[in-house]
Amino acid sequence: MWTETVSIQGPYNFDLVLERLSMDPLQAVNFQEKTVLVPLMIGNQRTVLHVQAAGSTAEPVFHVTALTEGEKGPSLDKLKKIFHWHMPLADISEHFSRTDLQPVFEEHHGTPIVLDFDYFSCLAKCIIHQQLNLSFAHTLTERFVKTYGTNVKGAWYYPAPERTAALTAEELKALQFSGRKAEYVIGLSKEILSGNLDLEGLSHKSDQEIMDRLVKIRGIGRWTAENFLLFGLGRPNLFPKADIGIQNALKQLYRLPQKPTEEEMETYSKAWSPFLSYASLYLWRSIEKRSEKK
DNA sequence: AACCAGGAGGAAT
DNA sequence: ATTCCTCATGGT
Repeated sequence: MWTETVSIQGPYNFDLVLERLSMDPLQAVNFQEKTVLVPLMIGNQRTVLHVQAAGSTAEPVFHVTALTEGEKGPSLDKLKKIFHWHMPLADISEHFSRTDLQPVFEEHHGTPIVLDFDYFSCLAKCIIHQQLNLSFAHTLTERFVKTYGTNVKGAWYYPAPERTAALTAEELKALQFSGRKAEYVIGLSKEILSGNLDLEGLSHKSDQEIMDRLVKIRGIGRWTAENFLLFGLGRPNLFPKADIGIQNALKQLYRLPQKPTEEEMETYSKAWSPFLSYASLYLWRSIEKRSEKK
């Protein structure tokens, strides 16, 4: 067990991170204490970290405490990647300050990309969320994880591929998965378990190579592969054109009579490269209803 | 009460 | 190579 204090370059608004995480019922968020539990797999060791924000958006400080055994160095490295503590948002805001997205970046000042905690979990969640409204999507992943996953010190781990590969489609359909979604998740698990798909190995390759590989898996299309690159790996330049949320956000931003065509999206997005992932993130935020407006 | 959801695969053209 | 249909179910 260990503890560590991490100071990073601002701006970075952890309240907004917690607000977003709390939309997922599986996240252990405490607004009063400004904390969240982060379940990590370090080697073969389940390591749960307690992360508490101190300081301010301008000068962020975090207190990190391990609630389980687990090596400090590798745990902190992974945590920094997940919360993008290494990525100065000031530079990103500067890049967007002369674009159409400037007002959106101003409104959501200090919003970082936050990764999913695990590669397989990211893909499984994404498959389950395909074509569902977010509230029902969260209900489904909640059932899935609380039924087949593991709780350690209050933090939920998604079931490992070993566990889900052994499930039958009927078992998942009982949780109200569609038959296909059940097959997709089980099939993906089997690919990983067999060694045919190595997500850790893939993680070092180029966006294009990863895309090409993932799209071959049944149940993973372009949108899901892009989501993995963005929220699994934290790649900076993804713009999921097939995403309904992005389309609706652009429609609202430019007051279009209907959702933009792929060509229009291509045109708008040119000025935002090579940080399209941030453009996507802030566009998503721009159409989310906040619990309270200030 | 239709219609749409942070899609994808498979069949029919 | 493109459309078109289906999938489960909750929200609006």
